[in-house]
Amino acid sequence: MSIDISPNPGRSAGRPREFDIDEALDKAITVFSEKGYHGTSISDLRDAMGLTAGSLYKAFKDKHAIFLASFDRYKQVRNALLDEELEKANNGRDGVYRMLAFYAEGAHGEGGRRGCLAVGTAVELAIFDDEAARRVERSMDRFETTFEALIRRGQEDGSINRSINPNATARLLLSVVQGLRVLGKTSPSREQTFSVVDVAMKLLD
Amino acid sequence: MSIDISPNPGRSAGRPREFDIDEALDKAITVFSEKGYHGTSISDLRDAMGLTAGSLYKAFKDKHAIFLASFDRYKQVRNALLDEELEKANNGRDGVYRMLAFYAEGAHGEGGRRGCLAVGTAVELAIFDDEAARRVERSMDRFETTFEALIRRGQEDGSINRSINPNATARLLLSVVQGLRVLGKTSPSREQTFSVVDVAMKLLD
DNA sequence: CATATTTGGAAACGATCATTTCCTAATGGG
DNA sequence: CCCATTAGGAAATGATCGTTTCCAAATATG
Repeated sequence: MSIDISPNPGRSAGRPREFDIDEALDKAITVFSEKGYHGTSISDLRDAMGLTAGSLYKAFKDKHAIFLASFDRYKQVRNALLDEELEKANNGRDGVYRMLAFYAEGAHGEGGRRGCLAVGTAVELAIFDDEAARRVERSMDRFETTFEALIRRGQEDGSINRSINPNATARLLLSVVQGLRVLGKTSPSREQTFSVVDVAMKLLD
Repeated sequence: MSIDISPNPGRSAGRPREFDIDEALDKAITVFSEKGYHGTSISDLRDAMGLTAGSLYKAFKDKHAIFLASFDRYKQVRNALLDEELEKANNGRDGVYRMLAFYAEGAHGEGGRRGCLAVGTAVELAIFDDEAARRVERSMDRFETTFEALIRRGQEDGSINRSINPNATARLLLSVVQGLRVLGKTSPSREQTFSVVDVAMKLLD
């Protein structure tokens, strides 16, 4: 008895795709972030991704699928960067600061004007698009949970006041961070953005 | 020498408009808030406002003009309600709380899911639409200035800690309030929303 | 080498978009 | 009382939307 092993693993029959899906999605992320879902046309995506409409529809079911794939890719990349940053944290308080600073860094200047795809999706699609709403909610939950864990860790290692409410404070920090993304659309200075972070840190004293 | 007084003041020649512009704009505000600018079609507006496309284009130059008029109307109504609420404030701290509570009230439940037109405009249009961006910026500035004035007032009347930075703290409260609007799109409970307000108030101690 | 399968890419599809046109209805001014 | 002016409303406009079709090119399999 023998088991078939395909000689070229992961590659199915037929002409191979000539572009990298993740690279293409990274371009789509920029367009969707800047113009939103309804503001982005297939022509926009075709131009930005350097593909023909035909190729797009070979790789994805429809525009909505391209969007969801872009969202997932965006979260995957951003979460990986955040995790990397949080590994450097010495204690709970330092972790909270690093997380706030990570978001503040993306919320000002060019990146701030481009916008956050999660915030954009929440605002534009969450009401009527259940699949988008579920993704937004999971993203927000993740942030809230991470903030709360860092606060608890800080309360244990002595870097954060033990009398504050971890969940309520985490939720406030989550609000701050989403708010910075809204304010970032009219591009405030780096200084202004980080002054908010500094004030927020006082909640941990 | 005599001065001509038109017998029917404010009414020019021609068939009179059969609908009230502000009432129509209030319907448009709901549609634009829920579906965004690009997600809203003239058909959507026609249906919601109870008008024909022809009448819409008699009253407004184009879709963009309808949107800007809706935005202006939205801000006018909301600002009037906020001013009314702030007149009840006993002191600076009470004023800050009333302002946070005013926004929190609109950010949860049905209104939260519908969304804030200013936040929606910031996220969807601020990059490429200068007229929209100017309006958003003015709206944010107004909120920040109001927060800052209330903080200074509280520092004078003794209800707010004199050592906090009024401008930086005002900007943080502005972030919180915009963030609540983003989180409100996935409709958190009234309790959750107000717990954020309570934590934010600790910054004034 | 032949066949099945998939992609690339241009062209075409019907639907819907924002906007205009055209006609009738209703008003104020001369 | 007529004329200029504006609104109401249905129908038509060209443009663009998202999507599909069709054919040639490129691969894996037998």
